[in-house]
Amino acid sequence: MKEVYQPAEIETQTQKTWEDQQTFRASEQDSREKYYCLSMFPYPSGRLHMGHVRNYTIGDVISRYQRMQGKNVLQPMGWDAFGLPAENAAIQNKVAPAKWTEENIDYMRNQLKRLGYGYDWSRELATCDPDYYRWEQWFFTRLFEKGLVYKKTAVVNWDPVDQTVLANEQVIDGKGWRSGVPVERREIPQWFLKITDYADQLLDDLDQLDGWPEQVRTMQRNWIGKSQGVELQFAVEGEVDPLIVFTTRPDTLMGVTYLAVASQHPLAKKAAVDNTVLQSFIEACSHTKVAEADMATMEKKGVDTGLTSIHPVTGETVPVWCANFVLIEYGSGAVMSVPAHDQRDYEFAKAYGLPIKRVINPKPDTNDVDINEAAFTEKGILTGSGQFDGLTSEDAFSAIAKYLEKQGKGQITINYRLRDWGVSRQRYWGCPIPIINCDSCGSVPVPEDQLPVELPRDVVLEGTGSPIKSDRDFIDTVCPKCGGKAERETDTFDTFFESSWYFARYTCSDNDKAMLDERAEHWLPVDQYIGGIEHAVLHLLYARFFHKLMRDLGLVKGDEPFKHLLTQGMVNKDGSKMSKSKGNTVDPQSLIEQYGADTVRLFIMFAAPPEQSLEWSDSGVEGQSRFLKRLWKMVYEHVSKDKSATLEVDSLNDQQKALRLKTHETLQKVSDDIGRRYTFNTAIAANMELLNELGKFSDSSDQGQALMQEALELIVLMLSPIVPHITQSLWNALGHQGLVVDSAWPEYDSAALVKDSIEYVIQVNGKMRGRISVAADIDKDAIETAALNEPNVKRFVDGKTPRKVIVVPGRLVN
RNA sequence: GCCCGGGUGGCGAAAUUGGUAGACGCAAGGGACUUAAAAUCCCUCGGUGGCAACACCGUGCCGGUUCGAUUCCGGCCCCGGGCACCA
Repeated sequence: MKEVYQPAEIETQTQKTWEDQQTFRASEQDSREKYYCLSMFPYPSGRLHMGHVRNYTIGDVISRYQRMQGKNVLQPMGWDAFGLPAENAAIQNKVAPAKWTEENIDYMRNQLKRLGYGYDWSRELATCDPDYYRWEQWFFTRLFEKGLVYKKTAVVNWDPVDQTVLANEQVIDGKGWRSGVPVERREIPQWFLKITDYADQLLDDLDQLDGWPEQVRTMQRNWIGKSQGVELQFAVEGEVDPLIVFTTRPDTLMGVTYLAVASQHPLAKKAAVDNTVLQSFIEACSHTKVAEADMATMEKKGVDTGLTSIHPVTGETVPVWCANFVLIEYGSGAVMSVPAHDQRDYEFAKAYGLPIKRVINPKPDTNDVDINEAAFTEKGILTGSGQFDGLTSEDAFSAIAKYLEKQGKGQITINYRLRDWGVSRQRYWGCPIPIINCDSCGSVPVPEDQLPVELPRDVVLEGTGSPIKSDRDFIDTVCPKCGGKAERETDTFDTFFESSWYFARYTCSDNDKAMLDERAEHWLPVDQYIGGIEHAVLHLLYARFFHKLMRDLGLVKGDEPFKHLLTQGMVNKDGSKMSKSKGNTVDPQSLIEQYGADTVRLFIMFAAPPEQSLEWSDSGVEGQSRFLKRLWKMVYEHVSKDKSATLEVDSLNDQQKALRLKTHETLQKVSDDIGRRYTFNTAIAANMELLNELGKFSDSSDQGQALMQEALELIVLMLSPIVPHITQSLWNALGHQGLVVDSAWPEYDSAALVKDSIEYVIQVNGKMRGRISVAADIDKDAIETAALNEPNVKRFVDGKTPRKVIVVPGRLVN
């Protein structure tokens, strides 16, 4: 007897059917139009959290909807398996990262299966598998040969006690999280990818991405930060090399009253040799965290280096300061300061008694802008700038640039905020960088036939750095070029390296002869990519970059990897992002066990539209479970009546017509909500409304029952992408054989949507005063007359003649 | 600090192109059924006033555009995401 809805039972059964029939296995031989739907793969942290459930339910709903639209859908899943948490767990629990990771993957795979996601598991991949990372090692060696890779020193957080490099996350209030001692900035040699070579393409191709949220495109545009400015030279007294600075405001050049260099700038270091004040300032600067947010929010401090530079136009001397807010990583590590026209320079000048020289006025012949309290940062007319006086900022830009160019002291340049991508990590649990260091040949890429460079798996982590850095078996090797003794690189790749190309590898994850094959061309680009908004810049920019690199190596076609992007909002609890480190995660497992996968899926889709952040609350799940029980009951009550009349739409009475109108209005709305708007919450709400109507509909006539059958079938089809198990069961109960996933998405009957009368809202001065029902084919004047005759409207119009009457067809009269 | 979002009942939200603010659900209160409870079903549910019809107020705050603003514009406040080594 199927009186009671028992989710655990029907879900297991349905999932078994899918598995037996290989329902979600995607084939390249299929003649239907391909649709590649991808959700961002998880880091195997242990258990799924609500953010995963949200992400993967959205992806699964879209996949199933597209399948019902007749597409050949590929929806794969895998594991972003390298990363820091495995090392932390290893230290804490004395378990090797590989073992910990694999156990987590096994557990989480089962959770995903229990949630009923329609993945093609035959394509599953884990980035810590040598079969996966060997290809990125190979890819890196190709980039090396193309000259897109180089080595330079870069700053890291160094823990002097644990003798290890710390991630920004591991530095808390400037101290190492385990040792508790202040971190030091340390410069070490690292590998970089020339992403700046692709800056223009990455910027320009954003215009192609009309399937992306404008928000994300704006963020990427700002991140790349292309600006036109002037690069100019300030000669330094007693130095051969001039200081090079970049400015987007050359019009303010005559207002420069000092220069500022970063604390790690060679000039600062040199000046510090016989300057103890500067020495201790540089030493103090070396204890700040590397993160830009910390740099930008700390108190602006500086020390005079004692050096003087020469202004390239006036020839006046300008002092050179060392300041903590100048980033060595960005540009040349030196800036020119114009206190009168830049707020940060202004505050710094006020604090250290440096001169403030006004060179821009808002309008000609005025001097009235107040710079006693703040800098004047807008553009205007030059003053106090000698030969350039009277020019607008725009004209002065080119005039000054031209002047500098003539003198050989500067030129117009394009500058990017984007910096090259440092891919070296001094960590164990990552993909080994395939380089061999030879004393005579330098850095030599590992030849293809020696790949992969496998990461040793059975290691013990103590929290004092990567074990492979002292593993002679790993390190000692021979130089592929000269055959002499050489050492392997012991750094590993940034884990963003793995996640920058996995979307392509899913298409041919079984290929052990090549990184990608012709199947990539079949499936790419990804039609719909879904993931957290927190990835709006880094991951999504790196993946776009990799796609272009792969394209230029002939591995893929097309410029962009992701056609449509849906950035889901965060799942928050107690006001902030659910994360392990904050200890505010909600484990979906107990909810699945209590209510079943369908209820969990339904709730997470109902709670908020996908792009909005979602504040988690445990109550509310109950309501979704109630809805599914009511649906179950209504279907079984209906089929128990055992009437099977054919629907005759021309013979319906008014009440029956009204129900059919509601049914097809719902179908129209839900198709739009799921297919175009991606507002799954309102799609569910519309089905709830329809079910409420059905509950009130007690018409046991043949036609009444036929309408009931039609409505229930449509509800089952409409909800099937969201709650695929219960709808499979109810689809069969309603008399259909086979799988509901293979049904076509239904189309509404426009004849059912025709209304005889329309309700108009009547406003007086914008306030709602009444409503009238008029025949659908009535003209504007008649509506106006009817509106003015409505009793409450009459009262408010109060005998006066309306100044203006506005009729919005089908809606209202004002 | 900089870049990008968001702010609507007790709570999650809806209002799709400037046109009825609060659909749908949760919680709460009341009732039916029951020996009782659970489950289920029915009713009420933004605030103030009113027996009621209804009126006034109300979408973070201040101002503007408009016949009409949750929606558009200007200024502010608060919250969230990102800031290059968390993923």
